[in-house]
Amino acid sequence: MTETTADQSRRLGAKGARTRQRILDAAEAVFVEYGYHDASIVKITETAGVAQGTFYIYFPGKHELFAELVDDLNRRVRRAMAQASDAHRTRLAAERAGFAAYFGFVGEHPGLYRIMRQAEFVAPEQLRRHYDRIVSGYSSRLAAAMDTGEIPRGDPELMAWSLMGLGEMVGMRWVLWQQHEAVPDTVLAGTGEIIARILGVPEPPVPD
Amino acid sequence: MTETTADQSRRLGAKGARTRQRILDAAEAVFVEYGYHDASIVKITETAGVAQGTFYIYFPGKHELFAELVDDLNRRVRRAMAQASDAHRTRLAAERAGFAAYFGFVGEHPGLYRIMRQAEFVAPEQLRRHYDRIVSGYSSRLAAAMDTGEIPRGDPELMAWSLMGLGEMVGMRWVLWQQHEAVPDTVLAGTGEIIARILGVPEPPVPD
Amino acid sequence: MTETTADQSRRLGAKGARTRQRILDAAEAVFVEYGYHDASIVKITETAGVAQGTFYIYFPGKHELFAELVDDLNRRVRRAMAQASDAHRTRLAAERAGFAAYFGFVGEHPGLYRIMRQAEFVAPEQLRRHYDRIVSGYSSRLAAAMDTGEIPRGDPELMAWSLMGLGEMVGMRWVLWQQHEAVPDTVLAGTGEIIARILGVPEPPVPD
Amino acid sequence: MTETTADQSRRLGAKGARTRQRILDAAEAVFVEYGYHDASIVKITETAGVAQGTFYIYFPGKHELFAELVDDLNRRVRRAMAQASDAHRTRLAAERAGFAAYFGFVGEHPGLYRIMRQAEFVAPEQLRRHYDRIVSGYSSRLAAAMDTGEIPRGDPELMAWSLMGLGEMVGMRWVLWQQHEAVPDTVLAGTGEIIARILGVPEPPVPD
DNA sequence: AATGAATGAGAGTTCATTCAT
DNA sequence: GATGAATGAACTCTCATTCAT
Repeated sequence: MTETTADQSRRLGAKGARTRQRILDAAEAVFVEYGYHDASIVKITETAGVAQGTFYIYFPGKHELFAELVDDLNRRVRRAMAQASDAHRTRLAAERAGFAAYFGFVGEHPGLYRIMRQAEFVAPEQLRRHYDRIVSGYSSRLAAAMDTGEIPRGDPELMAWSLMGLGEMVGMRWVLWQQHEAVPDTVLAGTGEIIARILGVPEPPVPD
Repeated sequence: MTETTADQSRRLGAKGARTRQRILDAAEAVFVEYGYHDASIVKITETAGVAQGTFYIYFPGKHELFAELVDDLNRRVRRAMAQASDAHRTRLAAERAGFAAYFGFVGEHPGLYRIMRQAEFVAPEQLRRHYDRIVSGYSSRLAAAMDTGEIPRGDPELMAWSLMGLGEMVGMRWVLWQQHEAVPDTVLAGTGEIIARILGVPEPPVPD
Repeated sequence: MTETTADQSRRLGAKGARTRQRILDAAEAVFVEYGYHDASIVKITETAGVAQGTFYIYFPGKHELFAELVDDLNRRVRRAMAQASDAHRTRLAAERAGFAAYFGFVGEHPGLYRIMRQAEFVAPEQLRRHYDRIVSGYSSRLAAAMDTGEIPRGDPELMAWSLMGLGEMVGMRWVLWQQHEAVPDTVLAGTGEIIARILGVPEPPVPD
Repeated sequence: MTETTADQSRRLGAKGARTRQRILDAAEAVFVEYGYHDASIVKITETAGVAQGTFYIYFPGKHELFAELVDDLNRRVRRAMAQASDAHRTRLAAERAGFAAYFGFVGEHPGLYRIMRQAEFVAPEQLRRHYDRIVSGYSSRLAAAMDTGEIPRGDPELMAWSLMGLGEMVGMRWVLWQQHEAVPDTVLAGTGEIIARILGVPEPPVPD
């Protein structure tokens, strides 16, 4: 399931691929629970059920493993959002559905935040890419919607960053801190209203 | 530069107070440059120009020092925002001024972000307090403005979190990543527009 | 030389077991020479010829190592005494032989004392167990001899503690302080006489 | 009350003498509670209510302070025993009274043991002197009693060490470990019986 | 393909001692 | 006579990484 961008020069047999995946899964769990620095290789390999040495067969080091995980999570979150918003006709409805999917994903993988917030010092490049990718998705969709006149003119990039800030904060506040599985419905509704305002279509929320 | 009001059980003489401050300033710089974990006591004390042992005269440990710094930064950023927004009559103008002050502060102390983002794992309680305090400020001001009818009804808390998300993302994107001293004027103007939308007063921006 | 029966949760391969033993032997020597506190892990690992980190593969910490050593020494001294006294028919003869063996052991391992005397503050529980075990051996043998009428009635536990005190002091005085390999024969004879008195069989000493 | 053998070159005024004594008293308490190594100068000076620097006005260092305390305790215990045994006519009665006084002293100052047992590595010379002095007291009294025929011949020195071993073990077992204030009466009686046996006058115990 | 053993640099922290005031 | 501040060497322990098998 987890694909790797980094060159995986070494082609793996079936058993090797399985081992690698076990380590990757273990790493996600351990990073989420302990944070990058307190997540030791011992903890990861123990969780994965392999010997310490085995780790270095599949990964050049702790840092590269982390970077791979960040990219991984980014891919998964974007896929979840894209799938959710695809089915909708209006921009507003699509973005709202994307947000809902995002909050759902966050509820299922609260580690997303916890890993991303670490990345500032550990893998800044990956972090930046993470934000850039999400924003550029928003941004181009918004620009297109402006071109068709569906939403009024504005700075699509700035709006995109705003939307992402909104998503992060609401997710942190109502999912991560509240240990909820997803953002409560009332909050979700309120979020939809604010999204509408940001997009410049502040009609009373109407379902798709 | 860093002022500390936090309880300093041990009363210090003039010399001691100066040394403590030197350590605090050094610590901020080192945490900002290296992040919590790679900011060693050696680096901090060397930067401060004192011996390692001296550190432990003034702080119980690395973690407590960090927590104090987080609270400290929070206090400073809120003070800067409050001063800037005090002078304005409309809510919108005040919030815009607050944001401008915030971005200015971030430009002067880009370390603010870098330290806060660490706090998730290092001092989660302080981090939460940091956000809570800022949000509760926004929130009560917005509620008051709704009561007077200055801005339309809405969920003030959710709006507050959105505003903070906006601020964080824009600050990160245009100050931290661009190494700018402040958010460019065009972005500032665009931000003002989005703030207006969120507050529900999307008139074309007019200066105070 | 040092054998360990204590629970070694981690099962070791042959190489690991050898390394562990090397550390244990080195530790005994270093504790004996420097005492618990001045016996640093550096000194121990250097003596053992391994890296510092290796120590922590085999022992959770300095203190646990020390505790294991104390139990170890206790086991060895009791074994030596038991073997020596087994062959004798009368209680008096057996105890005398046990003492002789004890003094012999002390002569071969003068560190015994030096380690035990530390234990008061470092591992009080182990120390107490050490004394309790030795005393309970004495005690039950004396009680049995009273039952058969071989020695007159008396408080066997109190007699046991007295015997142990006698042994410790004589060992300290004539072996440890004199750097002798064993208690001189004249002292040994005198000790035998006092043991006889304590047991209540003050006949002139006769070999078995 | 505490006299010092070490040269006190610096003659002290009344205030200085009082401060010195305060430190000495604090040190005893702290050494007893924490043991030599964990008894830090900070703890001692804090207990004494003086600044750290003050300590070094009165003592050259931690080690010398400890050595002085050892000699001090030795003097006090011998004085207590001497006073108690002075009034008695027979050797046996006197020694029994001495033991009782010893156990009483130990009950009042359980730190005696705890400090002495440390001394093996910290101040071995003082420790040896401690034992030598006590033993030589016993020894000469026993020799005198042999000369007058009050007790049968035997090796007085060896008997003296035996007696001391008895005292240490019984004191450790029934006072220190039991947290009693003194050895229980039954044990005291039993001890008297064993003393009688060691002295070679094993008549049924008769009060003085 | 995998393992267990070993490494050693570096971490945070303590504390006896010194010294200027 | 006393203090508070400062020192720095030494300590125990952790952990990413390497390597022989």
